[in-house]
Amino acid sequence: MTKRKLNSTFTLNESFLTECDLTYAVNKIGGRWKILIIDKLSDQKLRFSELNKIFPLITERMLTLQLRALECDGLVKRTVYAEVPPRVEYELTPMALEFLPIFKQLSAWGNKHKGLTK
Amino acid sequence: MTKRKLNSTFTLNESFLTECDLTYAVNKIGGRWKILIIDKLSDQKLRFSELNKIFPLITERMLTLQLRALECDGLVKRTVYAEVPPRVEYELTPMALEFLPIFKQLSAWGNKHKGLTK
DNA sequence: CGGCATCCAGGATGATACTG
DNA sequence: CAGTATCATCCTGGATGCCG
Repeated sequence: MTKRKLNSTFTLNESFLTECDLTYAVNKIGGRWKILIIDKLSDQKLRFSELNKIFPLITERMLTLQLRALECDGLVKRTVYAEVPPRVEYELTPMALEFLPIFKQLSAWGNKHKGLTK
Repeated sequence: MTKRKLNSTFTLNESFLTECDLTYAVNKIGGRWKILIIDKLSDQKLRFSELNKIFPLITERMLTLQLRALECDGLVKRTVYAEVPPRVEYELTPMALEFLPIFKQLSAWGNKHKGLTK
């Protein structure tokens, strides 16, 4: 986690920030595409190219990065098949599945209040 | 919303992304400090300087920006009192209050899985 | 097919100084 | 007190090209 100098004499660890479970959780899904990816994986395994096809606007690089981040955060499981041509499948982990109900509520909340702001 | 050129011949509006209620919701609270601010405002009104004192690491500028964003998104209500010295109080809107339960679940989820990843 | 490496633009964030 | 203005910096994400 980043630190920040105070008065040039000492640094204050920002752990009190990361200790916030919410910040922690939101950061995990804060990427621009992560939520979309999780949503698509919620009921099926998908290959890299399939995801890329579903989201034509995401670049391969970003898809890679976001998938890696999700994998690193334990939300997505990556399975590589030693075949030719290579095949890689992505699926949600139990941790991510637990998140889906919250996901739904968030979605409902977003839907309810969408467009109410100027 | 940003657009992106496709084949240099036309642009595809990314509305299909913003149509995702989840993305919409997460973007609202995606700021670095927004969640902390909402959390602190969940049970009390607070003045600008009080918030600034609670989060010593946030700069006045960022606090202003995040509060403005929250206000713009209809999550925070800003009340200015015509006094000397000036006084401004911030409080959550009903929309934000509706969000608190989800907030709690997210927090619990984050807490449960915190530290499980490498 | 499923990436990674490199370069780069723009937005987010920070430091600092000033004001109604 | 509660900001605003300005400049500097960092980081995210995009474009493009190469590789096992």
